[in-house]
Amino acid sequence: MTKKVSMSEIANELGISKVSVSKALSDKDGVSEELRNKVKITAQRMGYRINNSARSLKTDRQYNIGILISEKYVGDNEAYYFSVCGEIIKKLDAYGTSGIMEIISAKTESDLILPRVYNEKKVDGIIVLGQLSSNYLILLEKITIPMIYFDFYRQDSKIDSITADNFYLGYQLTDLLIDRGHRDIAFVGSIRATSSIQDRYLGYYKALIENNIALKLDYVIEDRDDQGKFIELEIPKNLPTAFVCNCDRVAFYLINKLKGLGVKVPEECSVVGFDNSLFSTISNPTITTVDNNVEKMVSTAVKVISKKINNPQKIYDRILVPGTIIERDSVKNIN
Amino acid sequence: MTKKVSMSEIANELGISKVSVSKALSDKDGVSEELRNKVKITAQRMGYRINNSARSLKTDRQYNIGILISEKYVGDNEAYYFSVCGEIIKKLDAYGTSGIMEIISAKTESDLILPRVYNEKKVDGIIVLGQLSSNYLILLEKITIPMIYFDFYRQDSKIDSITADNFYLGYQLTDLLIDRGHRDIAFVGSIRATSSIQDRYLGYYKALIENNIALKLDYVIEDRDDQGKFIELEIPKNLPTAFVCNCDRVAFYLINKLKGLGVKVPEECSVVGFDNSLFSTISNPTITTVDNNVEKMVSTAVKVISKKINNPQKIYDRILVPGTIIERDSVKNIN
DNA sequence: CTGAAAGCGCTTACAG
DNA sequence: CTGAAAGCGCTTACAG
Repeated sequence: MTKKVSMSEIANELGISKVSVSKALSDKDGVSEELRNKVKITAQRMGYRINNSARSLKTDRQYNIGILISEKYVGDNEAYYFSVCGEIIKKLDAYGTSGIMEIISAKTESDLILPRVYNEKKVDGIIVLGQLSSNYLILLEKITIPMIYFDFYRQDSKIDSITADNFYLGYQLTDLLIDRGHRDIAFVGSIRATSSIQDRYLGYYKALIENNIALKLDYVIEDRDDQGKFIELEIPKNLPTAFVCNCDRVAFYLINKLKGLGVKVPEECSVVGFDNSLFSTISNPTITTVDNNVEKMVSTAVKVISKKINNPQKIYDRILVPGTIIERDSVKNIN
Repeated sequence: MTKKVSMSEIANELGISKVSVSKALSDKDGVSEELRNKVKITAQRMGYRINNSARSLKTDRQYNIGILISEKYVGDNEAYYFSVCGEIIKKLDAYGTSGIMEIISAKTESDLILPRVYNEKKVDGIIVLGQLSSNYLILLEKITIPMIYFDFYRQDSKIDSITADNFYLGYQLTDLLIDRGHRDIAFVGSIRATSSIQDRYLGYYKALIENNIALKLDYVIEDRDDQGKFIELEIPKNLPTAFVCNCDRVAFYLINKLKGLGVKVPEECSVVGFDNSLFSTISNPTITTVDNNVEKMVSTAVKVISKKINNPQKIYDRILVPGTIIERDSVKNIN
């Protein structure tokens, strides 16, 4: 156990060449099944572990994927990207691949420093988890290894992306409120902050247009500042009968704020959110929201990135994963 | 940009040997400062990226740390380990090291399968984030690379660990309640689930003993099942005047449960938690809790693991990081 | 200060 | 089916 064991040692032990050992262990053709088994058993017994570096040096494949994520999403007290990250890593395992997480700090982002996983050739491809600044993305797009965006996309960019079908979901969710008799509907979310918020907003707007409801600009409420930090919500003078929030967390805050103002939810005011996160279930009332189908998004992302590694030319464009509306207790039918 | 560039290409470009290039780029002795600068500038211009695999093969160092975490902590909707993970990765960066996250699934854990990062020699050391089953830990402890436990420890184990000073913090927090006049104090938490809960409980018990308060077994309330899933809390028939909860999340659930039963917090019943997590601030009332000083815990962990990589013999034992009590609005003085 | 040579542990193309 | 040889891109000990 303590002395090192490489393919050579196994070869010596069995009186064969290390070429045969290599073929046997990696399930390649060129060895009899009998020898293959013998090699595998011996490797096991001797406590052999393959040396990924040696393999990589030869094959020019690292068997690692980089997962890039802004520090603001990590310090956000939100578990959403954590579960995404976990799912990605679990799915990668089926491809014999590990996930190297790299945190992009505000400084790295503004100083335009490429990630270590790229600079040191540690990964075969990169998944960018959550939106980064345009400038940084433009830098990243010069990278020479496969890369995909997860949960956002960038206009003017040829990088493939996987997102929820935010536009259509925003439309459906707003339509649900209109169905329930609401016509004074506000949208909560900073529409320039991320592509998701913007698209959810535009879906909301589409539903208004289709139902001949005028867009009111004071019904579009900012929820975060330039750094992505949540800010105090400005409730419109004339209270809408319903709010479409861009995420459950803000829906949760809004409900508590309304309660504080003496407004009963959903009796006097309905609220819907997005993401089907913890916030939608710990809220009182529980929140009608959208399940983004993270599992499907992740499995798509992992499939795409591994295909791109094998065939970097292939283009997948913007992949939209459909979600599902989950109805809970925060919407009142006022028909 | 498109054709590959290794140290040889840089050497050719400058008419020097690749040995000098290597020394220059890795800041080793043996080249003049003038040549070093010239090499660095040329490398930059040619878009050189070091090949970590080649370096690793030679130095037997991967410049990667494995971060092991159970899938149950990832799917838990809790951001605590996410922020820990993020902190670890940020701190590792200062050591020129990346973090490879590996999710230990329930199946991997019960089938006793060693992590890929170990089996494929991808890492120089391992940080285990959060408690795993004893059987799995016993397996892991046979590993031949440095390893530390974060946020828990195992009895009978020689693996170094970094934890909050849970015992003492449990004692202090309970003592605070006693100071405020409480004597009927319950503890909420499954005391066999993790070493943290157990130690917090024992600290609670110590405070009772020192103040001549009898331990009541129906005042020790389970909060999770064998899989770590939260269960319905059983409130004692005779309502205590205060509850010490093993974490903010359970404190949050408890407060909502008490409210549902018509019990006012803190007027009729005080509640304290642990972790200073999101739950302690979104609760109404906000929760008096303990800040575990994650930043200090992480910087200690990263320091220890890198020292162990350079000197595997060195023993650090159980390192306890002191925390701080944060007083908010969930405790009433009933003196 | 500079560089030629050896070698880390694999995989692959080729020959037998 | 089996194996000898070459080589991936670095670093290190050594010689000049």
